[in-house]
Parts: sequence; C-alpha cells; structure tokens
Amino acid sequence: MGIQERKEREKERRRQQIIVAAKRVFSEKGFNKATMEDIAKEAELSPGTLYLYFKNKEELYASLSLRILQYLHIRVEHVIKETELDCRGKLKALMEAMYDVYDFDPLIIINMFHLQSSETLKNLSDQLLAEIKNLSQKSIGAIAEIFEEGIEQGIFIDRHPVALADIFWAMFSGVVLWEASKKIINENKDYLKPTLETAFYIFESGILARKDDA
Amino acid sequence: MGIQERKEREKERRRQQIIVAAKRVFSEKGFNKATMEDIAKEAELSPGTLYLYFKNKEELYASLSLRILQYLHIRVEHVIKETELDCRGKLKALMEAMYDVYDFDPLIIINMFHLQSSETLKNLSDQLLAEIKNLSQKSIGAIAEIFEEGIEQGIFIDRHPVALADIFWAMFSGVVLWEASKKIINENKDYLKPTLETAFYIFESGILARKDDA
Amino acid sequence: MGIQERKEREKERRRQQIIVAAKRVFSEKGFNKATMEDIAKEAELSPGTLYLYFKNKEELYASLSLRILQYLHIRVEHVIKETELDCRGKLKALMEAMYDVYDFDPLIIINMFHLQSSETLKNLSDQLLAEIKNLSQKSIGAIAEIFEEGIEQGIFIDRHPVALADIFWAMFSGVVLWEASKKIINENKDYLKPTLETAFYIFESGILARKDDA
Amino acid sequence: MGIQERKEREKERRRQQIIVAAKRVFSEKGFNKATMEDIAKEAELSPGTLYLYFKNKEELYASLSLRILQYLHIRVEHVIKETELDCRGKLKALMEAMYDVYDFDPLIIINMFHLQSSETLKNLSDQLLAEIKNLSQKSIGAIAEIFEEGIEQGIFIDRHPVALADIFWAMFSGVVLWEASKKIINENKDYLKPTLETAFYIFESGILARKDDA
DNA sequence: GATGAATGAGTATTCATTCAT
DNA sequence: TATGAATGAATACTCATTCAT
Repeated sequence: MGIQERKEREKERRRQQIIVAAKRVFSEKGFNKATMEDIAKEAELSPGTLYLYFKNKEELYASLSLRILQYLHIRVEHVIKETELDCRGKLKALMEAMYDVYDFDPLIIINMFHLQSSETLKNLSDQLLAEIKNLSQKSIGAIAEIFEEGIEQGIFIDRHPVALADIFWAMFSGVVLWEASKKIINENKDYLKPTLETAFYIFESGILARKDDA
Repeated sequence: MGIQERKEREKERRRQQIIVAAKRVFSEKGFNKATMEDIAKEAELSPGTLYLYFKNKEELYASLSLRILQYLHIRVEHVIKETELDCRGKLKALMEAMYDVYDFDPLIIINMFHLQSSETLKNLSDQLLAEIKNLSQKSIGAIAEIFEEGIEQGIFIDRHPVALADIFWAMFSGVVLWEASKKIINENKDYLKPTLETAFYIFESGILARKDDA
Repeated sequence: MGIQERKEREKERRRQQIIVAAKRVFSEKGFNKATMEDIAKEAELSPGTLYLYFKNKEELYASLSLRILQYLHIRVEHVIKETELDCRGKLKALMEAMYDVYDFDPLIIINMFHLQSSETLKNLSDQLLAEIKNLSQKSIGAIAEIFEEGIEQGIFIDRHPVALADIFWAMFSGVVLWEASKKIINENKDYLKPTLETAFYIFESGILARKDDA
Repeated sequence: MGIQERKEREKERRRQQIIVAAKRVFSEKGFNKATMEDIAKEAELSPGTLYLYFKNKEELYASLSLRILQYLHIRVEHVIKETELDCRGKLKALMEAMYDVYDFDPLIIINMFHLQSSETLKNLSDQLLAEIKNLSQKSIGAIAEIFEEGIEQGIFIDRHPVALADIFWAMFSGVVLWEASKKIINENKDYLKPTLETAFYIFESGILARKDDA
C-alpha cells in the first residue's frame, strides 16, 4: 500500500516536472517552434519519457491550460466561501484571481486560446477533454452563484446568472488578452492592472440594479 | 500608364483571390493543418504562384487578419461620420459591426488571435506589421473619439478615452471569442447575439455618467 | 498532346529509376534495415521525391514484386502463344522463365514472400493490391490453359487444370525459395539449376497420364 | 543437484511460456508490428524478463522456428522407425506431419520464411544458428534415408537421395506457403488438404521407377 | 531472478519553399 | 508571369534494450 502510494506520488511529481519544463519552452517558443526534444532537455529527461506521461505534444500542451483552469477553479471556490464578502467584494476578488494568473505568465493566456481551436481539440484524449469541460463549467457555475446571490439581494440587475458569469469571464479574458497582445506588439509597459480595474469599475457599474432603471 | 495601372489592378485581384481561398482553408483546417498546396488548389493556382504574392505562409495568414481589420476600420470610420447618431447610438453601431465580422466567420476570430503569438509576429515583413499596427491604432483612435465626445457631453464617465476604447474593444472581442469557443467545444446553439447585447447593455450602463455617482 | 505524353513518359521513367534503386537497396539490406534515405541516395533523388511516386515504403516495396509478376506474366503469355511447342515443351519453357527471374536476383524471391504477410497487405493502396491480384490470377489462368490442353490431349492426368497450375507454381516457387535459403545460410554454391531440373522431371513424370494408371 | 535440476526445469518452463506468448503475438501482428511489450503482456511477464531468456527480439523469433523444426524432426524420426511402413507409406506419413504443423498455425509458415532473410540471420547467436542448421540437416538426412531405401528397393527412380529429400521438402513447403498466401489475399476457404494430397500424388508418381522409363 | 521506468537512437513522412522551364 | 516537380530540413513518435531497485 505504502509502495503503491509512493509510486503514485512519484509519478505525479514527474508529470509536474514535465509540465513545468513544457510551460517554459512553450512560453518562449510557442507551440509550433517548441520541439519535444527542447522540452525533454529542459526537463532533463529523454524524449521517450515524455510519452510515458503524455499521449502526444498536443495533450502535453493542453495539460498546461488544464493546470491554469485548476488554479482558477481553486481561487473561485475560495472566493465563494468567503462569507465576509458581499457580492461586489466577491466579484472584485475574482478579478484579482484572474489578474494573478495572467500576471504569473502573460503569454500563457495567448497560448491557452490556441487550445480552443478545433484542430487541437480533436487530438486530445476524452479524459482530458472531459476534465477541461468539467472544470470550465464548475468555475462558471461558481461565478454564477455570486451573481445569483447579488440578484436575489437586489444588488445586481435581474439577468440570467449564468449569462452574467459568462460575460464576466469573457470580458476580463478579453481585456487580459488584449493587453497581453499590445504588450507583445509594442513591447509596451504593462497597463494590465489599471486597465483591468477600470474594466471592473465599468462592469460593476453596469450590473448594479438602480432605481432609475425601473 | 493605363497598362501599368491595369497590371496593378490585376495583381490586386489575384491577391484577393488568394486571400479568399486562404480564408476558406484556414477556417476549415486551422493554421497548422492547412497546407500551401490546399490553398493553391482552392485558389486554382499553383503553389509557386502564392509566393509571387505573399512572402510566406505566415504573411499570407496575417493578411487575412489585416483584411478584417480593414473591414472593421471602414465600419468604424463610417460610424464616426454618422452625425445623426449620438454617442450611445454610435457605440451600438460599433457593436453591430463587430458582430457582423464574427457572424461572417466565427472561426476567423480564433485564428486571428493566433496571429498575436510572438512566434508568428517575427516572420512578418516590416511593412505588413506596420500596416497592422497602424490600422489597429486608427480604429482604436476612432473609437476613442466617440468616448471623447461622450465624455465632453457629460454622457459618459470621465475616464481616459483611449483606455475606454481599449476596454470596449477587448471586452467585446472577449465575448465573441468565448462564445465561439463554447460553440466549438459543446457544439451548442449560437448565443452570440443575445450575449453580445447583454454585454453591451452592461458596458453601456457602466460608462454612463450619473448624478448619483457624484 | 505531345507534351502531355512526354510528361507521362518522364514520370514513368522516374518511377522505374526509383524502383531500380529500391531493388538494389532492399536486396542488400532487407525491408527493415533499408531506409528511405538510402533509397533516395541510390536513386540520386531527395527523400521527398520518393513520396511523389509511391505512397509509402511498403507500397514502394510491393511495387518491386509487382514488377516481377509483370515480367513473369509476359513470359507466361509468350509461352502460351508458342504454337510449335506441345504441352510438355511449354511446361519446360515456363520453368525456364521462373528460373530466369530468380537467377536475376535470388534475394528478391525471399523478399517477395514478405509481401504476403498480412501486416504488409493492409498498407497497400487498393489499386496496387488489385493489380497484384489480377496479375497473379491471369498468370495462373494462363498456366492452367497449358494443363487443360494437355489433359484434353490425354497427355496429362485428368485433374482440375487450375489445381495443377497452382501446384506447379507453388512447387517451383518452393524449390527456388528453399535453394535460395540454403545458399544464404550455408553460403553454398548454387545448385538451383540442377535441382529445378530434377524437380521438373519429377513433376512432369507425375502428371503424365499412363496406361498402367488406368 | 536436485535444486540445480529443478531450477533448470523451471527456467525451461519460462522459456516455453514466453515462446507460446510470442507465437500468439507474432502470428497475429507479424514480426515488425509485434512489440516486445505485447509479448511480455501476453506472457504475463515484464519486458525486462524476456531478455533474461532471449538475447533479443530476433532470437526470440527464431526460437519459434526452431520449435517447429524440433517438432518436425521428432515426427520425421518417428516415421523413419515405423518398420511396418514401406517407403511410399513413409512419404505419405511425412506429408501428414507437414500438414499437421501448418494446420496448427497457417501463419507461422509465412513468418518462418521471414527468418531466412539475411538481415535476420546476422543477429542470431551462433548457438541458435548452429541448432537450426543441425536440425534442418538431420531432418533432411532422415528424409533422404527414406528415398535411399526406396531407390535401393527399385521403387524410386535412381537420383541422389539428398536431392530428392530437398525437393520433397521444398515442394511441399511451397504448396503450403502458396495456399496460405491465397487464403490471406482472397480470404478463401482452405484448400490446403486436397491440394497437398494432389501434390503428393503427383510427386509420388513422378519418383516411382517404372519399366517404361527404361 | 524479476521488474518496469527510463532511455535515446533511429526514421518515415511532411510540407514550406525554390527554380528551371 | 505562372508552373509544379523537386527539394531537404525538420521532428514527432516508437520501441528494443538496459539497469537500478
């Protein structure tokens, strides 16, 4: 039993070792220009070993995105449970979470959208695809809860909570993505934080239920 | 001269012929899986000919995005000149323009973000890159004008117009992208239109300058 | 028309050029150890070019066998038409044809049997497979005609001609194969010719219709 | 000693266990497509263990053929000792033995010829190669004895017994191989038995010494 | 002996790009 | 200009084999 468990943990450690190396290489070179050999070298493993842990290059790549989704999901769940915060505070905390992810690695968000292209999706194992779907849905669901609460309390406008959650998610992804793009093209300084905050202000103002709307 | 001009026009016609073919093929297969031969066949030309009009595959690909930017730019300029519309009407018209582009080809938006990845950017000719930057900036600038007008008239909140334009642009791109992704993953019905409209409502409400904000 | 035809001929010339090179390399190294690059070098072409003419390695390999079948088929047809020969003379001439093929390249017969393995067959194009089947059947059919004639004339025993043709084909293939094997294992001198002749004597004696069989 | 012996027997048991598994896998997938891991799984052992009993994949493969040769050799020896049978009866019994082998596994005969290719032979250990040669020669020698006996008794034609034995061996291998091939290509019903019997009739008739040959 | 995780050499195949016609 | 045959560099992936445990 102990042995079984230790092996399992060792295996997971290897997966992480590879994922970390892959993140570095993919971030630097992008999906196409990064070779499996590059990643193997970065992970100080042989190319063959990569295939013991990941079906193929695309699945390794997708696993990066999954990891981000997992992180986001944890943050979202955490925010939900913060009973001290009201809906507006929770929204703000969510935004912080998104900022944290992208601050951690601005390129990863661009790469993550690569994942969505249908050409990629077809090569993923059903299991991985299911995990991604599941995690996305659970995160959106959790965010929707916040809106639901806000709507019930008459703080937010009365729209479908899932739709609001989708829009929240999409808008802030969009802002992050756009700012990341600008940064790459112009090699600008980084305006993500103030821009995100302004976007949040606009969004929040837009969803507040006001008497004069009646 | 007449001959010179006719040749020039003929050349432009070919470019368009190729771009149209490329759009079809890239949309169907994505950047990686689409081959130059596929595109040549679709355009009823030989592979070699493509290289008479485009430096390489990436540049051909980027030209697609440029074309969309051009279209958007025309629409934006048009909206600006609509003197009958107030700022709120203009914003709404802008949103319609964005919807039109993505409705025309939902996949192209995902592919367009591919463009942003730094791996791609490095292979573009300076001229093309300059054109893309220029067009982006002009479009954003034009949108900023609308906000400027709105701020001056006390209709919109008093924030920096370019920042507002960026956020507008990014948010709606984000929504379109997210809806497109959902459509691909879940093969859902298409909720883009109502989602976009809700997003617009939220955004618009958020930027309205209200007395009770004072 | 002339151009079309010249191109066609040029293309066929290239195929032959590749086949000749492939024969040399496969004979020397066997299927597995021969690489496409080896063959390309031998043919003084680039690896990519091989794939313009052959779907893959296995199909190139199979084309070798097809070429032998074609040669055999021509010889068989020729023998059939030799009106001066009686059935026994024709059989003898057939045997000579088989000998000629294998004398030309003793290894090719071993390689040819490689073709039969089901693992190989699955990777061939339908067209090639059809050609192989067709040629085998036509050759066997032609041989069967000889037996038919012999049976009608009361020279050969009265068995089904196709069965006799099959057995003829198989027996002499077997002898050739066995002698080739012995040659490889023991690096013996070559006893194929006398052995084949003895085998032929035995076979021929065995199928002669005799009074004392009655 | 007892322990030593038991170990020896245990070791032999393992070898057989592996060979049986290998036979199944090679028959199903052919030499190239069968992996050592496939075989290890089939044998319920780990890949590493296979290498404790066989030098490499090719040697494991060759061991299969050796096993068949051993079986055939036993049958041949047995036939030789059947004093009740005359030469013609013995020949018939031999043919039955060959049929038995191939009936047991029609694919193995095709695979067995794979062995002969020079690329394979070079990777075998001297010991294994010696065993194969030895067994082949002893079997052929034993068959030759039958012919010798027949020639002495004036039953068979007066040719060199080893040559006759070779031809016998080769012809029937050829028939078996050809029938197996036809079965694979056309997925025909199995005509091996009647074809073999006809072949035998022809062969036997051909080697009988007759007065009218004088 | 047995394991099975790790290795890493080896290669078929693809496809953007070129250039002789 | 247009062609399209030829190129050949580039690489994902496999699997026989090893060796630390």
